[in-house]
Amino acid sequence: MRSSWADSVANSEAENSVSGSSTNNGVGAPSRPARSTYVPPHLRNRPPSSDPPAPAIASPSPSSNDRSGFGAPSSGARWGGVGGRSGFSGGGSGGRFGGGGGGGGGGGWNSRTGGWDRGREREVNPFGADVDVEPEFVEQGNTGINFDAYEDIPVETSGDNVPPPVNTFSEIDLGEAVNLNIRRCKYVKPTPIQRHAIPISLAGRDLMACAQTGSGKTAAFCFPIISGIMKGQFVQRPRGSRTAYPLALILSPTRELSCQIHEEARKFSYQTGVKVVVAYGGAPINQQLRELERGVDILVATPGRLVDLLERARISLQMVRYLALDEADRMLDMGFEPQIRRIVEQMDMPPQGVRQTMLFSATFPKEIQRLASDFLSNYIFLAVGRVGSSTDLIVQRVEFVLEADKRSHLMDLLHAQRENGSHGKQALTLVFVETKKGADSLEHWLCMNGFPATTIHGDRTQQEREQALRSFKSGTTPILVATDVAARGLDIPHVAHVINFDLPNDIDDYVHRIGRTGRAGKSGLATAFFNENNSSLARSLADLMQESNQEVPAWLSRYAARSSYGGGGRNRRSGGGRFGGRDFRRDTSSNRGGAGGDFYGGGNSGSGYGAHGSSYGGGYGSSVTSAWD
DNA sequence: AAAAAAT
Repeated sequence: MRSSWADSVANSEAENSVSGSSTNNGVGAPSRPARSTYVPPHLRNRPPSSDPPAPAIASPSPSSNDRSGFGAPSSGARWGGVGGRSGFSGGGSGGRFGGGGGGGGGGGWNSRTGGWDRGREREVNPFGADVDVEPEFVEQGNTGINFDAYEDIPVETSGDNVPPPVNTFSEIDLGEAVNLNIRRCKYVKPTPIQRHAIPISLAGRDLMACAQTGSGKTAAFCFPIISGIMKGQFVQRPRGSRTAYPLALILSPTRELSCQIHEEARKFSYQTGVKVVVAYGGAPINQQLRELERGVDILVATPGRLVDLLERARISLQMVRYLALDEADRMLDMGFEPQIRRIVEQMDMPPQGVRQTMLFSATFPKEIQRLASDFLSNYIFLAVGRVGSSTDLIVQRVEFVLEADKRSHLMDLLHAQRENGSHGKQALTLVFVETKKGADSLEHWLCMNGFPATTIHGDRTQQEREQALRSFKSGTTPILVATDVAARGLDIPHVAHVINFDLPNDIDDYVHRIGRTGRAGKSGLATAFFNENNSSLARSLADLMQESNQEVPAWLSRYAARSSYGGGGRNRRSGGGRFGGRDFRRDTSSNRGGAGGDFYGGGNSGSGYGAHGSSYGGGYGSSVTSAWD
């Protein structure tokens, strides 16, 4: 039994929390009939008396399709095309779906919702469980959304014919059902990454995007995928086998992140007929197999489990039309790259140029960009200034703490924080350590000393990991000790303080870690314990802090100076400037070295600068969640 | 060197 002071806070919230995330375990999965045959998305949600499942739809006029036809040479079946933004609405074959067809918005199958809607009855409402979670936080939190902070976010794009950004969701034709979900999510205006990425994606272009998670990245790649699947027309997927044929694949580096993406994608696709399924390790595979058998349009997965499913032939990638890699730089680093290459290049996935590929990450080192370009075709590079990270929104402190003093120093911080916090409660504090063993050990020590803590790392069972996350989010254990498994992508609202108890060796990991606070335009605090063991990081850390207008302690500058002339540390962010990244194609030295400039098909010409998000700011009421979350 | 990701 952990200390009791937090119990009263947490009890009611914990309940909400638990039911809210029950779908992680598949417990709350939609209760469809177990043996329903697969119904392609364009035929779902139709009245039961309607036409029998149709044979392959041959798109009569693949309007403005800039991608080549896909397999099926004789039938004339092509991908519906991913042409201009309005290319499909009310398009040529709209009548096929019994929709209005005729005019601009809401053509095609968006308007077929009249009458009894079968899917509506069976689909669990993904919004229901989330309402009124953490009322205490909402109260204090929503006053602080700081959209003004994003007014001057710099945006850089490069590549051929970059589609112009949009300023509102209504400028984009995502379809009626998705628009409704956008409203349900209380998104009012697109975030900078969304303003730029969605038009690019709707135009069918490949994309490499640099933007912090928490900047609305998930929605940026989900909206176009969902919309494309709804509006697109697909060759009939093979039936009768137990193999599932997803149309879109979203890969992420951790199980929790896959869960999170799945939850979001379910909200965005609610009542669209587009089915999202998640598959990851550490959980019973049978449940996931059953889900897949019921049909899947968008598959969210971690690499290991996906490979397993591919080997069992329970999934085929041959119908994949959209590929998205979240935290792409992580997915392509040494540990993951072979697995990703196997999935993308050595299974049955359509090649680049045929499928549409989108890579997202908060950091994009040049060498990773070079690897990533293998997966892309004439892509657009998009960099949005570091949102919610390394900006003035996060106050970064570095303190010199010897290894032996770390625990007592941490204790001091936590004590001070508790006293200053509201009602003497501990603000949510995320403590990063280097090793799994260190995480367990520190958690135990904290608990022994009266600080309710839990831990998340790769040696814990998936159940334990998910429980830890819930208990942290709900405030039951307001201290979470974590390894890098929690460094990326996880959206944990209200984290007030990130403590780098052990600093990472890579500055990009530091950027990802501190990005767990200061989200959604709120301020946050990041404290790092630095000592001689971290001297290789000194220079890049000092540079980073300088870039983001943080106070750099004199002693750190001295370390930095020493390590720079000693050659310590990998100085990857030379020329980095304020951006999370820069298109390596612009860097002539990157292209010289034989590694081939051919993959981007001369796409280095056009460039669009500027495009400042000057239209953010006003209009957000206190109840607005906004697309930042 | 460590962490993550399949069993």
